[in-house]
Amino acid sequence: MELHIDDDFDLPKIADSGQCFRWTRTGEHAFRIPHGQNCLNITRIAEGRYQLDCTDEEFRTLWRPYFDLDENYSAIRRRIDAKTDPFLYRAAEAQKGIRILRQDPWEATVSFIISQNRNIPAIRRSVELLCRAAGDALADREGNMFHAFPEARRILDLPQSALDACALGYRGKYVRAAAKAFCDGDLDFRALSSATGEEAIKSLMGLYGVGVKVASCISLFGLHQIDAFPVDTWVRRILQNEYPNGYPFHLYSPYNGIYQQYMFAFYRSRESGGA
DNA sequence: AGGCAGGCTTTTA
DNA sequence: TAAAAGCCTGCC
Repeated sequence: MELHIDDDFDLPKIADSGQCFRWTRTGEHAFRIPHGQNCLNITRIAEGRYQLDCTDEEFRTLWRPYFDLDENYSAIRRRIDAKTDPFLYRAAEAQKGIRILRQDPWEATVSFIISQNRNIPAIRRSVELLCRAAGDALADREGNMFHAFPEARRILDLPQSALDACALGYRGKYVRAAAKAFCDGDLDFRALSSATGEEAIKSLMGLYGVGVKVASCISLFGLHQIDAFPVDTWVRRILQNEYPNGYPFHLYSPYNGIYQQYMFAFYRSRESGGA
């Protein structure tokens, strides 16, 4: 099907934003995006025009929510005042097009447990290895194989040697503990999504190997708590360098998480991208 | 109780 | 070699 999108929507920026670790680039304006048991091939064919290899029905039920297309990101972005917060304004202009995906909460949980103390290429590699080790091998509409993100049960059933082969290091035991918590019903995303942001983070921190940073990422990217504000090594630097007198969270509620993404991606692209 | 130092696996630049 | 979308443990 073909699709028009007027709102902020930039596939390469989303792919590089550090919120998802399994997109693969298949062309200059094309990506392969696994989600649940499905895998979308999407190509930008012109400004604001996209070709998707899915039915209208699948788009409505699966991909429109996944891309959070019912939220108006340009309106949220325009709430930033260039005079009172020039840094955030610049970051948002530079990273315009990022959206907060509505990813599967279980996948987000495992992915961000794996993310701790590692850079993004290393995270991608481990997640992909885990999917190959324990995820179902499926085919997309074009007949290309991909691996679904593994259910908790499948991760629990992995022999230790197979889990070790995913290069998780000391995080392997955290992933196994999360899988056990999920299977035992101690990790209940339905309950978490009806909790307040603070409650959700506190509850997630009960998981072995999950501190405030990873819990915030799970809330933001897995539970779509868009006010959650993960503070990692990059954001810590931003707060120190750009906001020595404090960051005005109150001004930006309930969109703190979206603005965090603009700043995070902006800083990271400046330092590592060399621009 | 709450804060802090040290350790942890492996990859990346 | 240092740093990477950190957290746990032990010590004070």
